[in-house]
Amino acid sequence: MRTLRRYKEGLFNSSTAQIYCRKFSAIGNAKADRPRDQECLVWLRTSATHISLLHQILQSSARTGAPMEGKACHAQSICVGLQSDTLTSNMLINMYSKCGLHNCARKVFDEMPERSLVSWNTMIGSLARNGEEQEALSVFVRMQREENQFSEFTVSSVLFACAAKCAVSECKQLHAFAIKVAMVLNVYVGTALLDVYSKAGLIKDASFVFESMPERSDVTWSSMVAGYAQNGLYEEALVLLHRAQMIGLEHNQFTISSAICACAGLAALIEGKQVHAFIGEAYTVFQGMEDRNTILWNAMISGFSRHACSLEVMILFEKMQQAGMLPSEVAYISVLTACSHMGLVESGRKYFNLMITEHNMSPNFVHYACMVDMFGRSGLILEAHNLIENMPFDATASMWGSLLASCRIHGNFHLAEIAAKHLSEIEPNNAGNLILLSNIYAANNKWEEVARTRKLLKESELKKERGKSWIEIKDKVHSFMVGERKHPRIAEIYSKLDQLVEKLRMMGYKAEIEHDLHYVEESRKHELLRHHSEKLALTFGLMCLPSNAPIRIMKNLRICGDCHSFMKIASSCLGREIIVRDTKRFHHFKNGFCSCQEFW
DNA sequence: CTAGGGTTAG
Repeated sequence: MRTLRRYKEGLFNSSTAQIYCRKFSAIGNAKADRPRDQECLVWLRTSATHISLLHQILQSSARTGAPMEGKACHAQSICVGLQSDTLTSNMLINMYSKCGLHNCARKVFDEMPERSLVSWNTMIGSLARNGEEQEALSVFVRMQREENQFSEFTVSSVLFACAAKCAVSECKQLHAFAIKVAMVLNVYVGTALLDVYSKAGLIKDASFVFESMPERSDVTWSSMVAGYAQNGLYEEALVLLHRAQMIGLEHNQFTISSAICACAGLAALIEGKQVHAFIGEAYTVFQGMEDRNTILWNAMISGFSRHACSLEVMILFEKMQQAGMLPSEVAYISVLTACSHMGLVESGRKYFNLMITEHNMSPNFVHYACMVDMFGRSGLILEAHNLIENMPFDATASMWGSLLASCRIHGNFHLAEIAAKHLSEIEPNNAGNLILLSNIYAANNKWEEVARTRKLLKESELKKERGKSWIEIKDKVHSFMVGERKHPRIAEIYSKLDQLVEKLRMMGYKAEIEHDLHYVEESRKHELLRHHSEKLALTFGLMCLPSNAPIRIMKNLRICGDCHSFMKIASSCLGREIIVRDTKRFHHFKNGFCSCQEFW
């Protein structure tokens, strides 16, 4: 503090002030509740008339994300008559934005008498990075309306906002514009552009942008790797990663976590033997990383979690803490899921409580969903229901759906009715819920209710999305609808399928018609189930692929319980590996078992 | 003074 006094007494020139400034920003990093720091702030409010010092403090405040000094600078800048100074205002906007106070930034922006290109850019970037994407786009529109020129900075920020909103049409317009004025050549613009495309699922466009970029930074490479991984193109992700290594690019946290994600995803697609090899490979890379941050740990933990390697999840979760990391919300999702998979109710309870008491977190709805699922699967249906009723959020459709599923397994019709009612309220457009509800009434002989629900269903004219599966054979995709008629070899497929069903029936397969939710006779239900698209795709795969090749099927809906049992028995009876990717996960059937362990 | 990338269930 002696330094401070001497500065106040005017004993320092501006270069000494700079040294002091660095000290000050170090203080800013620490908690500002000690008397010394308070003294600094008081001094700042009253004495900082040195403009360059003011600016430097603003910069350090922006860097450290600590608004305390920045706010004092704001007050001071007004005192010394800097409120109409564009440079100072720009720095204020930047500082507030970096501290997450975008409303304060906006206020400064709105009150500026003259706005420069940097002011607009900073404001748009601030809104985009603080979750106000729509507002960022509006400001951009206003910027154009007021006939301001914009720059690469503007475009990359606007694209960033587009990425969060998956705003493809805006992105395409900007892309066209960027090509016209040669802005695509800018690394930032190009990277932001490919990121929007890959987040919107247009991975081909993303890779086109990537390949045509004249210059790529490490961010460009890892964006592209991440893009492939997020779009399920795990192999491409790993190939690109290899390419990045070849040109001598160093791995960083971003590429590694995408790599782990890609390994975990790819492993699910490949035969059992290689599953562990891939996850093992990812784990080796992970262990080789010098400083592992939270996201990296999470990526590794959830990589194991996705493979139902629950034990590894729990071990890694503990190791993470031993390494001095605080488990994040995401890590807790993985560990709770692991408990649910293994039926470890007590451990689940323990972790859930630990999260609240030890780590001061408030569980979000996903954590609650894990708990509901865990209780339900273990037959603690009342406890599951209790949790749903007493949690601090509205229950989601998936929670009621999970409760309903456990009610059906454990035969609790009363709660099933409650769950189904809630489900059809939350998702009034989902015909499946109404059909479920009516089936429950039917099972309880509540015929009046059945009639009422049926009427409701007819009135709403809701339609379920039709089931569709597809299988790739020799570079050609063959797709099958439920009860497919158009495929050129359909007659042969049906007759082969009949033979297969007969064979499996001898091995103990029994059609589970409760999984068919149509209003039809039982015999018709058998027929509908038999013609589910994944069964058709499987039959066609058996006809076309070599006898030892695994069969990979993709499906647009969730696999039904009957097909799931069917695939399990088929895998042991035919000695084939069958992999079904439905909307949520991979089911890897082998020797009569499924990798999901009845969890989906 | 201003811009781009990674993890999460059902």
